[in-house]
Amino acid sequence: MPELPEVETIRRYLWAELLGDTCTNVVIRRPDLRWPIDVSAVRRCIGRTVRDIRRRGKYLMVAYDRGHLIVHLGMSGRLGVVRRQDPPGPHDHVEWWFRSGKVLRLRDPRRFGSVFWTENDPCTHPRLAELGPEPFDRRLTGRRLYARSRGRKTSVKAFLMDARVIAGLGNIYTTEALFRAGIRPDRPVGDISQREWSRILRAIRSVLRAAIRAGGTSLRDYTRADGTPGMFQMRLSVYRRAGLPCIRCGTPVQMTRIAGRSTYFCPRCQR
DNA sequence: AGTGCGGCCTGTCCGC
DNA sequence: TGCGGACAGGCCGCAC
Repeated sequence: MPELPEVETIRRYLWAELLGDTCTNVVIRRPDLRWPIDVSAVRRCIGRTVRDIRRRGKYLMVAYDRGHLIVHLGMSGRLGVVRRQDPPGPHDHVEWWFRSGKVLRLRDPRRFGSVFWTENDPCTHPRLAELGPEPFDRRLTGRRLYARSRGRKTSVKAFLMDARVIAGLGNIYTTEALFRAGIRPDRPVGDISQREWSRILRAIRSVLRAAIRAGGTSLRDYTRADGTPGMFQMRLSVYRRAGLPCIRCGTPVQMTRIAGRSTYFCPRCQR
């Protein structure tokens, strides 16, 4: 579900809510997520104080005095701050209780999410170590993407959704960025010029910035951590708009399938 | 090595 | 109203 803007929205909310608070208990109702939760490791949060909340790609990292909690929300995961007396639902798998009385609750119907604990640098965790640069990393340039894609045959959409190339992009924002850039999602990456890569990178950054400002995209599962929906779904240009007129030229938006994912584009604006 | 696909899960929606 | 099938913000591991 959540891509970078949704995770970033949750990160900012949790930062405001939990910084300086001390974990008093961890309740794990179902450890069988995408990767089985190491219960005794994750319980080491207890007695420690939240010092920072960071994000890497789609991973959230809660930095305690010593040690980091790493959370990935998969497709359907949600993190919310609730009160202890709010009864848990059938998909509320993990809770972190805090001295303030607040409870951080992980809900994930499909259980594609994951929870880890590490006392090392969280970015060296095996699940994070191979991640590519953050989209806003200054070292990431059109020239780098151009160089990285030489000799490759895959589509530009599949390439951008590969987290080893850029971290944090999923189906919605890759689709939207390629519309903004005017590039067909099925273009082979090897054929894309350096100038076009610069355009694609600018489009990625502008769509992510706008989505973060809007608090993310709420289509079905996702809401912000306080339960309010994001607003970016109102500004989607092509995503899930098959058959509807392109907002720029009126041509019907087309739907296709790339790398197993629904992909939308305007056959006239995107070349 | 790069690429595509199946699978992991549950919920929802659509057509019959 | 019930039922089967397709689909859903992700990502891993396996074949070719």
